Amino acid sequence: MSGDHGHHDSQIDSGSWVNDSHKHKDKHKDKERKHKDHKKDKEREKSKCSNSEYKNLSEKKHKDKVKHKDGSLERHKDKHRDKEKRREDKSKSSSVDGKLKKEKENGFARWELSDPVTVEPPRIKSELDDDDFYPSPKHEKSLKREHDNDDYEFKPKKIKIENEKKAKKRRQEEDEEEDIKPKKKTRDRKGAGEGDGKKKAKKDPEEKWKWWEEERYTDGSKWRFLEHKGPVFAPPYDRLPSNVKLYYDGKPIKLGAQAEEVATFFAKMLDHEYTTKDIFRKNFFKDWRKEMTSEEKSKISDLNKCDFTDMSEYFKTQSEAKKQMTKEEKLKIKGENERILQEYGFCVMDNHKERIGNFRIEPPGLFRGRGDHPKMGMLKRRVRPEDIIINCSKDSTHPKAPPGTRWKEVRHDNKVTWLVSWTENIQGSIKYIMLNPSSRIKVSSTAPLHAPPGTRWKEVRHDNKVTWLVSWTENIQGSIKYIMLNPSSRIKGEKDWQKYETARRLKKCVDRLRGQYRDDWKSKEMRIRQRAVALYFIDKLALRAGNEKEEGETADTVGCCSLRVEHIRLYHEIDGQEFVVEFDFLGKDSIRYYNKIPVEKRVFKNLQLFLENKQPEDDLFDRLNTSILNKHLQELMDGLTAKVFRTYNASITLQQQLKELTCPDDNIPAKILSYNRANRAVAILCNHQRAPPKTFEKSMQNLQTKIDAKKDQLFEARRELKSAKADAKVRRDEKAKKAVEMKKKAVERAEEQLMKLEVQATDREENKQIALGTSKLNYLDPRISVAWCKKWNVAIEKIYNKTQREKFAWAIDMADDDFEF
DNA sequence: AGACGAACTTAGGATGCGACTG
DNA sequence: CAGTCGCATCCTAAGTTCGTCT
Repeated sequence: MSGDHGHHDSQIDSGSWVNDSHKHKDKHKDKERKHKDHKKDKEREKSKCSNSEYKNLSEKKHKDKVKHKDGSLERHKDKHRDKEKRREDKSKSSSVDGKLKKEKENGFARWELSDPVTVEPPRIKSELDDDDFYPSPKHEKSLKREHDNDDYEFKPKKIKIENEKKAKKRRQEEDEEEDIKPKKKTRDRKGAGEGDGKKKAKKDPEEKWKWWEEERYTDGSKWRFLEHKGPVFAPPYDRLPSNVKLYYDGKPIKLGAQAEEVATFFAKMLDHEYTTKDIFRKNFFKDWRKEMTSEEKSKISDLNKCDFTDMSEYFKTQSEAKKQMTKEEKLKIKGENERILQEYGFCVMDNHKERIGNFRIEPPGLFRGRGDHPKMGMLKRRVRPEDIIINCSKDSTHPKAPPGTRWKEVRHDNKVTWLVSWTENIQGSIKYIMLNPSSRIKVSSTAPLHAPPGTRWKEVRHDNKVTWLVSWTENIQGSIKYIMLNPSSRIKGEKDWQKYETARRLKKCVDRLRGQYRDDWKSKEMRIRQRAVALYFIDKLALRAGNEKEEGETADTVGCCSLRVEHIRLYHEIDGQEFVVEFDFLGKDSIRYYNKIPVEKRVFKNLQLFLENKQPEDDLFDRLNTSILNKHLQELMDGLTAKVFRTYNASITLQQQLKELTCPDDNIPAKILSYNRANRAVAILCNHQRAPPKTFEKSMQNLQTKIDAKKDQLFEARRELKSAKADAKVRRDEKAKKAVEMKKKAVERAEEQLMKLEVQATDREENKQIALGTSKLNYLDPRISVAWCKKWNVAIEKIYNKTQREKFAWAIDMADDDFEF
């Protein structure tokens, strides 16, 4: 049986693929099974140190990275739709009524304004009735997509005490779900003295907020309070100096501001091979002409006669000059950036200041799609305030300073409770406006949010069912772009955690599902067979779902459900293997997927059937699409979709590979190499490739030089040790003994350093065309890595850099060394 | 049931920047 | 102290999924 499974070793180990009798879709039953199911994983402790397993993985699946082959099929270019028109004016969506209030505030008292000072009141939420606001339990029940446990309920602090019992129950269940693991020590450890870790105020402002110890919203809302400063716009266009010109047919032309700006976009890309491509040039020229005055238009009719080199040179000089700037100048720019970050880079969401992910609006420029993109070269328009939709809570509107005046300062300090302060002139003491102690509401920071002078937003809405702060519609594809929070934020973290919990639930029923789709290979119905074979590919090869795409609008790429006949080849026998399928197609980002794998006979026969009477450009799975597939998966397990398989298989493979590759006796660098190899196995599975770094060869050489030098040094050190020993034999005094010790240490040090370098070289070589980052960031349950680090005493910093540690703070805090995915 | 739109995750490449080196 | 190198961060395109509308 195991021979059938190509490179995907993890699956062999994590359970049989053979049918088991569980066919029912009842999730309650599922729960009962929970305990038994994954104990078996435990016993596979081995001290086997060979890397053969890893090698298997990487060798069997060799791929090339080739972006977009040419000659894509014309049939994909007929439909053209006017999307933009339809999208226009859809934005009048209902705003969620915002009798908003705060809760979950880690113990801050809820206050109300103490006296109605005549100063324009800052946004303080008025009295509200909680009953309206918090969803009733029934309501909550009906919501899906919560974290994995069924009756998770959010309750505001205030009524929390009454619900303590429920919460306890919930927690118990959570732990049960995680079964084999002992109670979460981490939580207890940290929570000690904090009484559930929830009620106490954050006395120490440095202490990081542990959102994962709090309860989640279950009413579908994403936040109660949201305030931010809006986006940072791209700097306005700066005209070229008058001596820098475009040359047309050898003659200089001074362009108007609009056409000039677009011309500079092209000039800046002149060195890029993009600008030599026909489609790029055609698209660019068409859009450029739209920006020209009629006079310019009549003069400039052939892009080939345009000479941008003068402009291009100018920009090169500019960037050179920028590099040559003095330290002070650079420091000044850095300071300014920091100021902007502090002002716009954070928002307040539910009483916590959180980092925003991308607070800058994308600047205008020429669109560069990936692969053979039909729209490459088109002008990406400048985004104006009138294009922007702001999302925030109703009660977050800013206090504007009276006309013609401004506040001394607007501060965003959510560590203090005052709203307004000033220094009085008698004692020079600071006066405050604060909240009324009886208030149940606490107000967070104030932030003026207005469109730049003379402009206005397209819309301001208050929708707490979504997580974005700012959105606009982009003009190339007509799609919506968003400003959202940073991965370290609660809102992203919770979702991430939930994703892995869903994958862990899949782990528990994956055997049943595999059994089912194997059965379905025999189905009388074509659509069922197709579904089952597609699912098999998604599971075994970690393919993406593969939605249909609008033809001619984007590069021609496919995923599982959208595979075409031309993307696979069948071999009855090849390279001594039977029933081999060869995949060759462009996937997401036009990254080539190439793989040759043996499949089971039944799959092979099915594929032959699917191919009958079809043209190369026909769909392989003509009775299937992602919607059908996902609907089916949803019936098999709550929350299951095609992409959960990728997450599951990635994470289980990491766990598996770590077990196999980690040698207890290895030193730290060798352990890290093992980790990277396990990570690499996943990256190979998920087909995460990268272009070999331009400096790869050189950097390998440098490393080799270092290794050689270290070898010499070691040789020398050994020689010295020898002579010191000899010397000690003769002299037999303390000093000589000490010298021997010293030399011994030196040898050891050199040995270790050499080893480290060699390991580094191996690692880098193996990593030439493989990108580890994507899987690490998006597919591998961080708790697996954290547990591994704890188990083998490897510092977490060796595995995750600062940003990653921020993103995975939840996992680092909660996972113990015995965590099992 | 299929088209469409919105929201959110996943992705590789470009750019920035700090540490190291010569 | 300039130049190099490698990693971190930024950027934004390209996916998936889900809900709504027809």
